[in-house]
Amino acid sequence: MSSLTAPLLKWYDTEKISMPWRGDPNPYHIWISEVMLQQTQIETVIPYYYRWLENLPSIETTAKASEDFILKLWEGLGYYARARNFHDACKNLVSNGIYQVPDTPAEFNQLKGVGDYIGAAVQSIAFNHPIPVIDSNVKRLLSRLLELNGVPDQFKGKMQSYLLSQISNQRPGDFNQAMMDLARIICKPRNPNCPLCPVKRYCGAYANGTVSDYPKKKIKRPKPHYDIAVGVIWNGNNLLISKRKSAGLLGGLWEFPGGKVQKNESSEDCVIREIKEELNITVAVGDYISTIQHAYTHFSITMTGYHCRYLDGEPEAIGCANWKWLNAKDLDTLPFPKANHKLFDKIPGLNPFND
DNA sequence: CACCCGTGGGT
DNA sequence: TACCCAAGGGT
Repeated sequence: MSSLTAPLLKWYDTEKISMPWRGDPNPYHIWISEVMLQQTQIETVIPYYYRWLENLPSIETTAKASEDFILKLWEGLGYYARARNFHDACKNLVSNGIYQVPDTPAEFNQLKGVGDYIGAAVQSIAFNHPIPVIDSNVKRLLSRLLELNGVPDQFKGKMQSYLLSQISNQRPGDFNQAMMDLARIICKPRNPNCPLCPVKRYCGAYANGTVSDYPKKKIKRPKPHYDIAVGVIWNGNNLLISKRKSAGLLGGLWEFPGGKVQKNESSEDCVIREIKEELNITVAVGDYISTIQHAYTHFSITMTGYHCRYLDGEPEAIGCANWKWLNAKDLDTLPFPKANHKLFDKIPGLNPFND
């Protein structure tokens, strides 16, 4: 059986895209780049990648950093469990006296946040182990090449055995990156550029003129919408913010307290109720600030913010992991969700109640 | 194993 | 506009 490996690598050698982590032999650099690149476009990652390495250049520095510092560097990238898991993995290594990225899949793959993809990517690119990656790019390319008549996830074994038969033992990291580059640049989701494809003579869908039929798509459920109300709680020039529990949505980030508006409830009443439930304090609702729209992966929200005056009670972390009084001019020192950032420029640095 | 988990860019 | 998609992993 003829192999696509040689034409693929030849194409890669002339057409590959420059990236900050490409050609960098430091396994830690490869690792953090792959974590950031999960479900995230290359151009988005690049500034985060540079800033991360300036602040946390090693496993040891990451292990010693605070969660707030880790999440502040990640703020805006999304999928924050990636950062918490990477932090956990580095702490795990250092606690065992390990200061280098493990160079065997058996050791590396058991770390938090290291799944099939990152395991294969880091071990092949950084340590030359011939382990094929299967990411969404490769799934799309192989769906077309092998004419996989079903959602790609049900053909994991078939894709794996095909890639094992093709992967270069001399250049496994380049092979993996070439597959991903080719899929991203030529074998695109829409309007694939088949005439320029170096492996089109191996492609079943190209031969049959059915490239646009692949990959087969999953049925997606509609996203619900929620109304949210939050309070910007003033006490002098300090604001009361709460830290979200580490499990679940936006885990570990700070936010303005609030929650879902219930049926037949006003936004103002919602703010008072939610703040009482979450922190066991009493506030008075003042001026309306702004209303913003935001879309998450599985739902969307309309969020309305109100200035609130702190009235009574010592805050307790009931519905949150922590709370803090923070000077209003220091909001940019802690990690907040994007939806909160959309309110930031509407919030004055000084108490609007003139207290 | 289906579902959860962010955000920005493209069409 | 309202989708789709992006170097996935945990549960």
